[in-house]
Amino acid sequence: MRQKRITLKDIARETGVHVSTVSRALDPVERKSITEEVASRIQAAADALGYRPNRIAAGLRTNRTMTVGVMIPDITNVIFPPILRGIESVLEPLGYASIIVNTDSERDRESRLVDVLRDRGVDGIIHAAVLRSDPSIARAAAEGLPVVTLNRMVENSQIPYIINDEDAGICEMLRHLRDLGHRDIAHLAGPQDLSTGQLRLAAFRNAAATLSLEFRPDLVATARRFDEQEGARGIRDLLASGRTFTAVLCANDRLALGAIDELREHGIDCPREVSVTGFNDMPFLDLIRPRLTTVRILQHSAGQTAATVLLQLMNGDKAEDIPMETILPVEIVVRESTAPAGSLVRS
Amino acid sequence: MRQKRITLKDIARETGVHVSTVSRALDPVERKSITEEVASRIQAAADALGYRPNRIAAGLRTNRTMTVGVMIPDITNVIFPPILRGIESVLEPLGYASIIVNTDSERDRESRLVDVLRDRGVDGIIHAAVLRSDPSIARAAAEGLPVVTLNRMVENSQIPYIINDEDAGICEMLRHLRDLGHRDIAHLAGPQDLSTGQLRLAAFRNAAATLSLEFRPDLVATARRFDEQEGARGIRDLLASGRTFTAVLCANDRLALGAIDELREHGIDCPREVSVTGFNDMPFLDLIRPRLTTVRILQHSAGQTAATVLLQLMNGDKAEDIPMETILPVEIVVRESTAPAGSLVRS
DNA sequence: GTGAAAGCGCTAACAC
DNA sequence: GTGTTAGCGCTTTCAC
Repeated sequence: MRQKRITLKDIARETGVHVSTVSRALDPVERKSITEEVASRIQAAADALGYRPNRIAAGLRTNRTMTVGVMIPDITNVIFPPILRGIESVLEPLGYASIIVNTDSERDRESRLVDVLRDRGVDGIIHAAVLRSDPSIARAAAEGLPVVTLNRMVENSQIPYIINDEDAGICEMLRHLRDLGHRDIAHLAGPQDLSTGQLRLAAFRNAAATLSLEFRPDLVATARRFDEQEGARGIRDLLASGRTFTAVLCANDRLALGAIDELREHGIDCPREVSVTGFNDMPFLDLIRPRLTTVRILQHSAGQTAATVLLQLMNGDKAEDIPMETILPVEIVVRESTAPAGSLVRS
Repeated sequence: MRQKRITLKDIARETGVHVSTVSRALDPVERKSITEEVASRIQAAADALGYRPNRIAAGLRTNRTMTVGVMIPDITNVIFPPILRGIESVLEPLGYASIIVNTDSERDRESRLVDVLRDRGVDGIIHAAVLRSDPSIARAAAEGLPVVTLNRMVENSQIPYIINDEDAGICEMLRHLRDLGHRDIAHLAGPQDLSTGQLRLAAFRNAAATLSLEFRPDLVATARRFDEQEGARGIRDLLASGRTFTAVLCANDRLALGAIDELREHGIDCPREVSVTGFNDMPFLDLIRPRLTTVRILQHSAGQTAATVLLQLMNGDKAEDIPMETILPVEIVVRESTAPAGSLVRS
């Protein structure tokens, strides 16, 4: 019952011309090389028969599938869907579809998935993973496959990357806390095998120097995952250490949320006693009390930008026209989880 | 610089056999028809050269692309990512990749996207949209393309569908409210052009009958979108009508969240004065106070089930082996937003 | 058990 | 301006 598709051959038979003529008539650029009358007759027949081009066949011939691969750690992480919509918003109108794969931040899975995408002949890959280094994607790029990375860069490679200005985000946030009078500021760092975790810790250290604040390694707790449980654990560790602090700058929102919860468990009020800040500005944040002060990143734009650069690569634009580095601005969003420094936690 | 791929021909040249022999040696089922020695020599050469099959070419020949299409309304809606992971969890190990498209619940976009998927030769489509009817997907199915729908059924079609037992969810929730002593129970209904909105309203009406509660049309407010703003507006309308109620059963979590917020604006405490319930049990719900009592649906399982049924269809299983209807169980999750009925709101 | 040959649907040289 | 031809990389029928 699987109905057979209408092919160029069917239209050729119907209109009495050769397949190649049909092919040309239906190709917007080649169409001008065909008598208008014939072209429109062909077009009419195609419409009447309900012709749909077989992109598989075209792809085999042209080596362009009009498909791109998008690699992300995990689609259930709320920061990625907006990025995907951003990518789609530029690629889809141009006729591209995307194959999205989840790496779960596992190295071997990641390189397997690169192969999966290449086997399917994707015209390019947008790689929004968070692993710090990744040979397979670099190899693909070196072999000539258009690749751009999002959120991180691959060292020693010619792969264009789009990142958020995390340094600025962390620095502005630290400045915000300093301006509120905080001096003993803890940092709840993310996993150090993820680029975001590592970058933000480095940014925190640099920002402290910039702002003439003392960097206190003993006030840094490192999470093993970017989730609420680890945020809570970080606070517990900090509290258990007996150190004193009036603010906690967290490497992402979920750590911050866990931190606030754990502080509450210990009878410590945020923001009255301890200020807490996040990073990412994930959805639904304004429904959670206290509303979190955080760093907003431009997820949708990041996706759009990545797609735009990938297009340039796929179009074979001149190397000098392709931006190797794009740093997107971030902004801090001050809500309710930060307040002027009050009495120190514990004595 | 785009490196040329290794093809069967290269391996054939390398090993001194014919391409068709190489093809057979590399095909797990055909391999047995080849002398083991030759087969392993070919395998070795393939590995050495780093051969990767070109699925585009194979697809053109076999009419199977090992790619499925997945249509959802909007990936940024948190209920969909888990469904996608569920789908992926069964399809990916079998070598399938998926092309995900967002319909934005627009009819014309939806039918265009069906074509986009078919042009790419997907082997099947999982359609998790929420529009009530949709001719294009029905047509595709009628023409023999394997299709299954998630969350809704297409009337008068032979398309297998997977739905959640929403009737039971609404009924259990209403029972929960009744058991807490509530009698004047409002319903914040979802958009009536979406199947979930319509189904849940019908379920509410039926459940009222089942539980011997009066169904009060004047206590039903209908949202235009499934979001917090509309939840708030629904409550405003209900309050403005001067009607009295002690509980609000909402058609989804976001409406419920907006409702609770708006009640608070009016100085009405949830759950002390009015109980509010949601539907979906979306992520992060346990971070929002009061923690919402809601209906949990099995998103991951729904995806897995849809993928499994699609596989049966794609494998050409006998019709009687393919479940036309799968109703997944739901469970109510009682948290903090419901409490015994107290004094009525307003007098 | 292996080779030869055809062909999936399309595009792109080249011919006329 | 249109037809002819070849071929993308693979699978599969048919020989031997």
